[in-house]
Amino acid sequence: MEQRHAQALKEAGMKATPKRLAILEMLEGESAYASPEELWKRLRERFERLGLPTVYRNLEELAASGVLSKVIHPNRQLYYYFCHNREHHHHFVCLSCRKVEDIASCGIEALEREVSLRNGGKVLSHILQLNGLCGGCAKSGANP
Amino acid sequence: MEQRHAQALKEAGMKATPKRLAILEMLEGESAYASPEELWKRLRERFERLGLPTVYRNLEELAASGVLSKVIHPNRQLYYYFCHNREHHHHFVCLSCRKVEDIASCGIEALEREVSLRNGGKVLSHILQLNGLCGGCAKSGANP
DNA sequence: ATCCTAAAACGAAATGATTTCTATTTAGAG
DNA sequence: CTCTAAATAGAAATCATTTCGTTTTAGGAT
Repeated sequence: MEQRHAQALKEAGMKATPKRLAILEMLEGESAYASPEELWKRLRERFERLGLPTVYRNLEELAASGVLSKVIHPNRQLYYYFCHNREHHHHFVCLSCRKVEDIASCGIEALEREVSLRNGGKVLSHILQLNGLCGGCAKSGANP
Repeated sequence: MEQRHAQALKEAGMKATPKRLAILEMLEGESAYASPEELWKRLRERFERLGLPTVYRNLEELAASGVLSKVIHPNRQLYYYFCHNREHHHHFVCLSCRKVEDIASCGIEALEREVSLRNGGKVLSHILQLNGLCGGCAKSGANP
């Protein structure tokens, strides 16, 4: 798996540094999104020296290159998630336990084309995310 | 129109203060989203004393009560927009000139039901926003 | 294997949008 | 007109995120 991540980094034009690999490895094992600071705290157990800015920078670069995906959280802080699904799709994120579930892409591409055509504009990106409580959290009466 | 806004505020359980009315009035005349600070600067021309925190607080409350809508911007700052369309719908926002165009709601409600049913989870809110360049900006070669 | 260079990481410090806090003012119900 | 809860002022704090100058490192070239 080290190998696979190194490969993914290479394809993204990024050096396969131990810290990047560790970030990917850590996030890959999660079904929940994580904040830069949380990851930093956990990663420091494995690295003598690891700066928080490094974690921020790497997460951002990894998201920009599509290896990670970003969660748009109501509290406006940054969260990242390792997405196994390589197809284009969207997410349902639990605001309580942070679990992320994939959602098959709805007809948003058609919508983009329509908007582009209507006035000659250009759609550069879109956000489609469902926020809520996952089955477990809803059942246990957890709060967002 | 003062009257209409006062009415809307009353329905939202909020006092119709001059500053709130001025915020609504100012945003209603725009087809673009605005930041709290921009609004503050413009509103100060009409009010001797007006704190920036007041603008932040009011915008947030107005968005929470559905009178205004919020723009999710890639730079993660807060922007607000007066939405004339009372039906549920979504937005296409221009990252250059900040114009906002309405998008007829796609089948997202059905998607929500599906997600809720699938695992017993509960969808509390969703984000669907298209980002890009409007016709004018795309034509003039403007950048996001 | 060693060198070399651009990329990556360090870590302290800065940033700046947003929020908090306490005192003062005000809208609007009674 | 009074009264009270809600709204505002204004200064100060917050704190997640970014910047900066320096040091280290990955990985292609030699």
